[in-house]
Amino acid sequence: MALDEPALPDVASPDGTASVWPDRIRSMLLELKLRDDGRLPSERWLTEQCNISRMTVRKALWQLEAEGLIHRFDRSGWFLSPPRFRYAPAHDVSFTAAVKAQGRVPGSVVLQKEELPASSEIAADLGVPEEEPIYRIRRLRLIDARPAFLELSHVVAARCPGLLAHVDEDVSLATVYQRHYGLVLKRRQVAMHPTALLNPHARDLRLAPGTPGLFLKRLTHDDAGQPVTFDQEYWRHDALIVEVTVGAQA
Amino acid sequence: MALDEPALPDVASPDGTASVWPDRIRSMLLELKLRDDGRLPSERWLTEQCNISRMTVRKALWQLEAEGLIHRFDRSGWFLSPPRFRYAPAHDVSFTAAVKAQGRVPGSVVLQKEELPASSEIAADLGVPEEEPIYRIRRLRLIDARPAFLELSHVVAARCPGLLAHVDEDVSLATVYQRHYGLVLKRRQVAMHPTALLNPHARDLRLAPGTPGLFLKRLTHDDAGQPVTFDQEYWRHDALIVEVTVGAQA
DNA sequence: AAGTGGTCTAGACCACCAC
DNA sequence: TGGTGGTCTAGACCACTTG
Repeated sequence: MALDEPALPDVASPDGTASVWPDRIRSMLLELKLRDDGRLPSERWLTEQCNISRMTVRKALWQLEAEGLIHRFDRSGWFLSPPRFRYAPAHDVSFTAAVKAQGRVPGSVVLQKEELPASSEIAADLGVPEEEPIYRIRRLRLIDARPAFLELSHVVAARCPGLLAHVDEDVSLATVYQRHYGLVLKRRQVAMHPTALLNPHARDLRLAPGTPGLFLKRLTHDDAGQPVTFDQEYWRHDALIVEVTVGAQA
Repeated sequence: MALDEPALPDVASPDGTASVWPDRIRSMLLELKLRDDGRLPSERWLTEQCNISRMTVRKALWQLEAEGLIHRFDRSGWFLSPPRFRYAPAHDVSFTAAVKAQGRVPGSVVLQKEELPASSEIAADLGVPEEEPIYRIRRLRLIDARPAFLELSHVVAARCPGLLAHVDEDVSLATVYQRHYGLVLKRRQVAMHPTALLNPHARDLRLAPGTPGLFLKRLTHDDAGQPVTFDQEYWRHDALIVEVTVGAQA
């Protein structure tokens, strides 16, 4: 696509005064032969090719980022985005297993693990008394080596004493619950909403602060209906499709 | 909060090189006495108060918009955002009823209604033969007079012949299904993902093209398990919290 | 009619990343 | 170390909204 052309769009904007450049750059990217890692040409290169200013390029890239077509590692560069992971948070009890089932490679990095008394908010969400001993585990979760979301788990310590000793890189908590404590997990409640990802979460996900994201929280209990864990997840907005199937809980 | 100060932030940025202005402006807004309609002061006023350039103000406002704190009507101005609507798409069968149940005022504007044969995609999603007669209804849905999402419904015509005659402003489709056709609806499958809202949807929602949104699609059947409608919804990202409860389907 | 947000320019400096 | 993206400036013009 030749874009050595005038700075002003030479076709009428299809929608009133809206900018044409996101569409133009989207077309360029799809026609361009990108490197294997999907890295885009630099913003300054696009600036020159399209004969527009850098802010205009960046605004267009932000829109393509919001669409989910491209993403960036903060201060590192822009890349074409991989397909979204199909996530059934009310059903899937193991992220690790669900990722593998879709032919992709899950990863986990433990950022923090500690025991502490439940705050009033967490106690209320879990349905346990305030000050109840809780294990708090903060993990970065990856799909094909790309950070996908940040998970903050609050586990009722009484249900799985000594859990923290089992928590390590690339260990599936669901497996630990089952093998070491005989717990069969079931989801109870999930709530989520789109929001911006701010620091410190953005930093851990290698995102620019303010990037769109999806915040999800979830209560999990065992097959006797007793609460086990209350999790908060901060997802990249472009990493997932959330699926909910009513009735058929396979 | 006095901000007649140097252009450069006078406190260290709490996180490396990230901008301080979103936090600054967030504080200002919460301390300011805003008009009853929640309208923010103009971008140029913020520019002068903070002694920064307009692009810096706008970038900060975009982040607060992504957080869900403020929103705008395209080309009209910035406003504080109302609370999110709690939405249970796998459970609620009537948007109208759910909004009222939360003490708010639902609205519907019919943008288009027509009968047409099912495309292959829609037929596959609905589980009916290609070319099957379909009613397609395009509605803008409002909460307290604010556009919340755009709904594109594909209804199997054979299940409710003459439906279009009943479709009108502020009519609940769920009620029509029940009263006129004796259909008791149940959700079957829901899938959603964050994405950008582009034209023409953005225009109908009075959003700037590229604003973050949530795309949701959903299959609904009757109590005999027969497909009735396949809906696609384009939500403002800041209008909802999605809730999923497993087990208790009241 | 005045003021608003939307778009865009043509530069600048910085910290950090990749080669 | 050269090039990258992140931040920011100080303007401009336009179409539309608001009072």
